Amino acid sequence: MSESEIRDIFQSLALQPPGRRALAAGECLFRAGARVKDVYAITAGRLKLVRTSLAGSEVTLHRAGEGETFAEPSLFSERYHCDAVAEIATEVLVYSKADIIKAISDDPDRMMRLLRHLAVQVQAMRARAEILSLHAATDRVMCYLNLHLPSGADAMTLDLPWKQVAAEIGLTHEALYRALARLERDGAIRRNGHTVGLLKR
Amino acid sequence: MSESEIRDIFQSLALQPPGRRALAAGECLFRAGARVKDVYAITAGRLKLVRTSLAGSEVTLHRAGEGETFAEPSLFSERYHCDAVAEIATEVLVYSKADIIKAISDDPDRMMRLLRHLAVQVQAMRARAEILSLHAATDRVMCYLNLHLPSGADAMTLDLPWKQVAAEIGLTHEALYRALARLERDGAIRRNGHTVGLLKR
DNA sequence: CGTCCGCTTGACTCAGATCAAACTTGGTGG
DNA sequence: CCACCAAGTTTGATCTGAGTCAAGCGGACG
Repeated sequence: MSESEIRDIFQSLALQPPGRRALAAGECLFRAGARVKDVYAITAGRLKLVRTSLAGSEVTLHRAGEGETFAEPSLFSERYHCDAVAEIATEVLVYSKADIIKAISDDPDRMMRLLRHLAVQVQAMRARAEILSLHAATDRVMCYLNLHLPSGADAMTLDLPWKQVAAEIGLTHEALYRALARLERDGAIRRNGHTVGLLKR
Repeated sequence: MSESEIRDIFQSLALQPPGRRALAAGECLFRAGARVKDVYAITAGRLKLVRTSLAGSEVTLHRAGEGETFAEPSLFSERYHCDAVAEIATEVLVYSKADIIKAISDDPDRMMRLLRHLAVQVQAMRARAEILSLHAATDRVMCYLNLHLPSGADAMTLDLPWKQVAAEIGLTHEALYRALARLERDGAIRRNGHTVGLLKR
């Protein structure tokens, strides 16, 4: 499903015109524990869902960019479970949760699309859990690359910096760079900047 | 949402009477890569979704028991992404994917319940990803316990053996037992069999 | 031109994986 | 009722690999 198709789930609803909100880089859209009143569609920029442990360490659980909806799984929650933070300057459309629920109730087609969207997210999180369950750094990297490689292709260009990839697969960036170096030395991958090719499958 | 309520999403549909299938412990319901034709409701026993790496190591991505539906996120997929294996002797009702989709299209109420169900699963997987992203064994255990503790309570009884918990949070069982021992020694938890109490929050 | 940030490599430490072994428990069948 | 077996639980010894701290390189951007 394309991103614009997703956004469409919200945008084309006959609602009160949604509010808008602009966030500076690093600004917080909502905090864990706050009541869920709204859900969002991102028109520009990039948001992330993070959970901050008591000790202060941050885990990014989800990232979404322009054209994507945000916080849909919270539609049925009383309170947000994570903090939402803008990675860069970001603009969102603000939809009232109650309006959205009412609107999709009336439109099976849109509801079905939201259903499919959530199903995909469940599978995406399962894929990530699989990666995170592996113990060796090289295994995590290979698993990540295999899961993100377009089927049939044997090479791809990542759209995020390796440092972010490291965080996503639960490694320090040093460990990731070393794993990449080892894999390349062993002839498992070939790499040039953000472009990687898998050699032996 | 109660388990029986979930099952109800499928069961109370006016469909051709669903098929049945019985599986012995360890038997496979479907394999990754197979075409998705059916989804299931468990009437007895317990199923797990596992992914097996090339090296042979297994990761359990989901477990479901009596009264729960199974493989719903695959409703919109062409092929299964995981293997489904019975942990113990299990019986399932077999619903044709096409029938289910058609049936929920006609019933906004049931569709909404499925929506809510998937939203909960996304959040559950996020919680697991959070745990798996932590580096220290004791942190993972504390995070797991906090997330599974009924709100307000300060103690709980686990319904699965610690060994399974270890797998779920990405530790060997030895590492888990040692982490538990350390936490108990440090006065963070108290434990008696499968019952645990959190002392300091 | 200078600063920031992603990238890369080195040295050291230590927590968790691994292998091994014993004990406890529950259930089965003789 | 007891012998036996399987599985979960617990503890020990060893070793590897990822975290951590540190330092240097290069490109992007103001």
